[in-house]
Amino acid sequence: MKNWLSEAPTVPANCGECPVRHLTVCQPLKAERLEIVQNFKNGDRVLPAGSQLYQPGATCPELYNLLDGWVSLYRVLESGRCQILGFALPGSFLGFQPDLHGPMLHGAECITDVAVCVVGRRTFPALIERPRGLAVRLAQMLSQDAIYAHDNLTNIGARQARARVAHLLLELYLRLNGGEFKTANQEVGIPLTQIHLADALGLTSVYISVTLRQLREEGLLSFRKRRLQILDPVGLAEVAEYDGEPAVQDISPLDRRLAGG
Amino acid sequence: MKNWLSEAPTVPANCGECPVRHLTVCQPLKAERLEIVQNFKNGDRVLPAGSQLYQPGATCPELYNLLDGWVSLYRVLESGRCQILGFALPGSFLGFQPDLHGPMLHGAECITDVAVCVVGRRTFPALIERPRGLAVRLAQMLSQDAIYAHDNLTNIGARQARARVAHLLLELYLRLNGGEFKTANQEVGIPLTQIHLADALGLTSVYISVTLRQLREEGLLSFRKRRLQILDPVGLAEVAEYDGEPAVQDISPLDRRLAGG
DNA sequence: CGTATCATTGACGTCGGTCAATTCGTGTGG
DNA sequence: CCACACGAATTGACCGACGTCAATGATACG
Repeated sequence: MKNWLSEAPTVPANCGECPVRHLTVCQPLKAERLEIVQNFKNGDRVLPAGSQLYQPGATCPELYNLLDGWVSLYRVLESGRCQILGFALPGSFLGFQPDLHGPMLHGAECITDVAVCVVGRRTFPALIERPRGLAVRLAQMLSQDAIYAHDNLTNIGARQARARVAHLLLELYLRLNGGEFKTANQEVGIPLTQIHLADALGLTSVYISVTLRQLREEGLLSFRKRRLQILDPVGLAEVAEYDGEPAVQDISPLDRRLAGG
Repeated sequence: MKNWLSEAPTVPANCGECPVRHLTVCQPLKAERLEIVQNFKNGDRVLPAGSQLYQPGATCPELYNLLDGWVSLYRVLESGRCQILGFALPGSFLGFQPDLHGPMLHGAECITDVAVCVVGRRTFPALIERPRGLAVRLAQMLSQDAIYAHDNLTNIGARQARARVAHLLLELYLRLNGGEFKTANQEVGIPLTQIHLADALGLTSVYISVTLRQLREEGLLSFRKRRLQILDPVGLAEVAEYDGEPAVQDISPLDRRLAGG
């Protein structure tokens, strides 16, 4: 697993040059206050595809802003089965957990070559209390993480395989495009193998294969050679049981049971 | 669905009397600073079992500290299928999301009679920036929410039905007992129907029924009439593929694939 | 005592897993 | 430039876990 359709990731000279600042936890900081976090930084780091940012069960002395590349967050059961919890894209803040200095509850593996901005764990509490708005921004991002997890949970728990695959690819497409469809049939690069999809969706890679073939034969999407093409957005959203903005529920789960739905 | 083995929930006279203060978002506040949040409070509220704290897709003008009772967080697909995202216990902070004033991305239904402490959404940003440590505590709790979601995700995505049921009940038992086993065969009240379990685990209620019978016949646990009894903690943890503290992984998901595991 | 909900059980069907063989694609070394 | 190696993807045969449907029982509340 090598480079991802691009040269090696590069790192910014300083926080002012950070290419993903508006996506990161630093977002609320005005330019002149950036040097506060700059002083807390332990520099940047580049990791090759396939390497581990941190491992489940081990302690990790740092926290990371993902600057470039894709990272998978995962857990492994004793049975050997691997569950991918989600995919982190540039701007993600990685490694925070309630017990800040305890062993990591999940692992982080670089899917592509990756660049991260490093912050020491020991100094982090001092940093987070300093600039106004930083802690709230962190809360906002963690809340978004929980929502992504809820999306995945709903996807795995409540949808059939076809819908799961369709939904995940649609969601990734939208995340990469800022939530909108660009030109029709536009291709977008997604550096995942069918094994990644399987581990993320609670399926096997062979069933991913047949499902992708079905979706392709139905003219909904094409995902080959790590390039995704949405051929029929409307049809795909239907198959995916996608609810962009959930409609107001005038009927509760309890009532639905009572109604005999 | 009525009362939960106890009289109606009561609310504290003031924050100093709050029975779950050490579990809530207010935890870091010293007693003398509690009046800051007290002044932001919109009072308390009691809701009957079966009612909705807020509904998916609707706006909600408040945030809630859960003081007493059980709440289920859920989503509903157009297909009608309901996915329970998790169960909130006293101390949980409910309703926060990245778009603070946007429509709720999930619903919250009272499983039992419930008491909540209410905070207005409009005034919340001012509150959260005020007392030192409050925003960080919020981040900590949201991070814990993400971890619970990851637990459920792993449970649904990577375990068989038997293990899923065992794992969920074991986890609830431990949450209620502060993470430890008390006296052997102790009973604990869990106000969930088999339908709740099914919606939380991505299974059907009839399969929950047969699975519970199996687990009972194997002498692992008993869950009848909303009372759970752990009969064989060790055996149950085994069936549940439970990893309390995950072991350090000396082998990455990538390596495992390469090793042909 | 009547009714609504929850729980249980059995027969049957299917979605998705397992196993195994083959092909494809890409990077490596001669 | 070609041969090789190795992981990723594809395909088919078979099977089992779990869902669906339907009927019956057990509880609790009015």
